[in-house]
Amino acid sequence: MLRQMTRLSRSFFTREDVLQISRELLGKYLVTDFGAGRTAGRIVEVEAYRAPDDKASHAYGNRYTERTKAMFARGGHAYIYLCYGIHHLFNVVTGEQGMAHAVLIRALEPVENTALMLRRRHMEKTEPRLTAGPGVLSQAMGISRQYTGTDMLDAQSPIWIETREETVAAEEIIASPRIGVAYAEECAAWEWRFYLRGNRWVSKQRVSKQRVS
DNA sequence: CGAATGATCGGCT
DNA sequence: GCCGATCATTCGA
Repeated sequence: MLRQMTRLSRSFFTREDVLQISRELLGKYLVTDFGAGRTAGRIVEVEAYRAPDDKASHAYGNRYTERTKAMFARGGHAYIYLCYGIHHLFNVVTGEQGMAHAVLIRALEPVENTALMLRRRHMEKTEPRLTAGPGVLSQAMGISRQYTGTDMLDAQSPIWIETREETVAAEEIIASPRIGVAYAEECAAWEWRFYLRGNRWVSKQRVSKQRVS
């Protein structure tokens, strides 16, 4: 059966509740087309970042810099930044203009043109490390920092998000603390990471970097 | 398997 | 100068 593919509307992204939007992004499709072919993946893991109160957010306290300014745009823009000098991390900006909420996309299930994704990752075989993790999924999708600030509701945008009429039941969604934010004091415990129960494309927890106290 | 490390750049939270 | 919303690789058990 053919499913309808529709870009999510502006009003999906400009809503106030970034936690609700984060949950609803599970089961939606991230799509890119830079002219050399479409690639698409089903979103299976996300994290919410809610400035100004969230100490784990780059825009904590409404910190406004060249890097973070994309987060202050209207919902539906992309915030992409360089992490550890190597990885490009992709976020969906949410809320009205001036509200620096964002959703980090942490893992995808590859669904369209895995051949091109494999080439971008210099891999041969389709396995979770192709797209399970925020850095690797950007590489697989061809997303880099140069596209930060892109309006994904613009018809010309090479990056956008689609719905394919899929419904994800609430019981299929697991909430847990976010990854790699131990420095964020009380915010580190907030269960703002959401992922699909039992999905093999969810990123693996890394142990070595965990801080104890 | 787990733990340790290097890569490499922007922001100073 | 230090550290981070990460990941691939290496080393040891």
